[in-house]
Amino acid sequence: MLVRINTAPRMSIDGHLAALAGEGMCYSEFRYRRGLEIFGEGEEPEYVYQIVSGAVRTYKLLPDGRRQINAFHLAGDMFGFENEAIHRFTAEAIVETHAHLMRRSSILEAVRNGGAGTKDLIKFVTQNLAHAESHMLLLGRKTSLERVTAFLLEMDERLHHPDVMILPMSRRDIADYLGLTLETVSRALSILRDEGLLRFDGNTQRRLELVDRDALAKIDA
Amino acid sequence: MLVRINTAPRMSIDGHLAALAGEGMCYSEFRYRRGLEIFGEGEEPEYVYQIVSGAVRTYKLLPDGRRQINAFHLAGDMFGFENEAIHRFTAEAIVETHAHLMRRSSILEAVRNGGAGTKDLIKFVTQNLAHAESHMLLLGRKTSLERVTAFLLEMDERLHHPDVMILPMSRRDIADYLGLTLETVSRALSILRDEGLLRFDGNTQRRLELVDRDALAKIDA
DNA sequence: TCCCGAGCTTGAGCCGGATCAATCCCGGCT
DNA sequence: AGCCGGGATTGATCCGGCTCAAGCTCGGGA
Repeated sequence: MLVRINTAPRMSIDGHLAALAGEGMCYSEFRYRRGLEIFGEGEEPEYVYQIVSGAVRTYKLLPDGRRQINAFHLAGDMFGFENEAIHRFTAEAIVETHAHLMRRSSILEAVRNGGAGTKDLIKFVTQNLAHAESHMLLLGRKTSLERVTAFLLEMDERLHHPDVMILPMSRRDIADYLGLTLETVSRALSILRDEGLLRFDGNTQRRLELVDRDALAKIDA
Repeated sequence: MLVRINTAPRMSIDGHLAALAGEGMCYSEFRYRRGLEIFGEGEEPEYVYQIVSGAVRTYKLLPDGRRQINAFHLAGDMFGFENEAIHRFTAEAIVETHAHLMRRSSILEAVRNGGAGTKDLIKFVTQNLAHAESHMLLLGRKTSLERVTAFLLEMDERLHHPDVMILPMSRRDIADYLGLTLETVSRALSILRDEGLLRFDGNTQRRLELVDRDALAKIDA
């Protein structure tokens, strides 16, 4: 399952994990192959993760298989922190992913000792909450076109407005994030393309270029 | 706007606010009339609130008026904490509500000083996040009947399984919480009543009795 | 006591997104 | 170069929840 590519603990030099537990804390680096489960809903949390490269989806399932993806995590993002003794969702690598791992117990202890990283931890959880709240607005009240547009703008922002956006996730992943079906996502993208707001870039359908960000922002109510 | 009913600072004896900032912290008690806005989305956060009695809805609006209620807050619940310098949503009293207020700056300072309440603050934000995550699953993937059932079971639990549940919120509020219309909520309740899983209690439509909680739990996928 | 208005229920018809079903496209393999 | 398979697009039809509309219920006030 896990592919350990660096067993020797290393010092954290920058990034959130370092901020959380302070310098001098150590972590390991792991690699997860495309599609691999990183942890499962209900499992006992052992680590907190920061992505070095790759992409991760976190999701919940209903008993009959319906899936809701909470969030996508990209390079630099942290995920997997749990306050209670249980993972509230499953995490999977969307593509080959490298991540730094730090023991959850270290984080909790740092908080207990009034460590400097406490503020960062609160900030981290609060940002997740803010994201979840705006996603509830999307899921409860936006149309399919608004949802897909919002998704594109979110990814555009998180990828720092690249000329060509390379999406690591499939149409099905996008659909399960937006509370739609993959066909509806595909249709919405086609509409935006036909309206000239975006271009499918060349060969593959996961590379696309936002041509008119202002117009997209207007669609996203 | 605010109706101050107790200007003299009082000591906190129990509850979350006390835990947050430690004993010796003071707070005021305010009363909000039915329908009154407690704070608005985008405003600068000044207080953190704990409900003594009553009920509060927190929500976001789209420009055209579509509304998504994030959460209902009942007696004993805390709400309104912000890490950043802005309120992410609006809060309104659903019915006449009494609340304890504590200055946000006190909380932040307590965290800065490594106060004992820090752990409670993290727990508070994390619980909100957990609620938001399961609500995303509801909004993204559940049917109308499942949503209404989940709502009833949530309220039943939070009101400690009363014989007769008295809902403070309207059908429209429930609908805006569940991402439905008020008609659909009403129809779902009628179905559950016709199936014998709940009873409308006598005179008013906001009093209801859950007759078969197990059957309801089965419906909520 | 009666009336009024807000909230709720119920009905009829419609529509946006789901479902079912072909292709199509591209990457990877031989 | 040709083949194969998974992902994406597009089309046709369906249906769950929305919209529009009428009528009911209950609480409050004159």
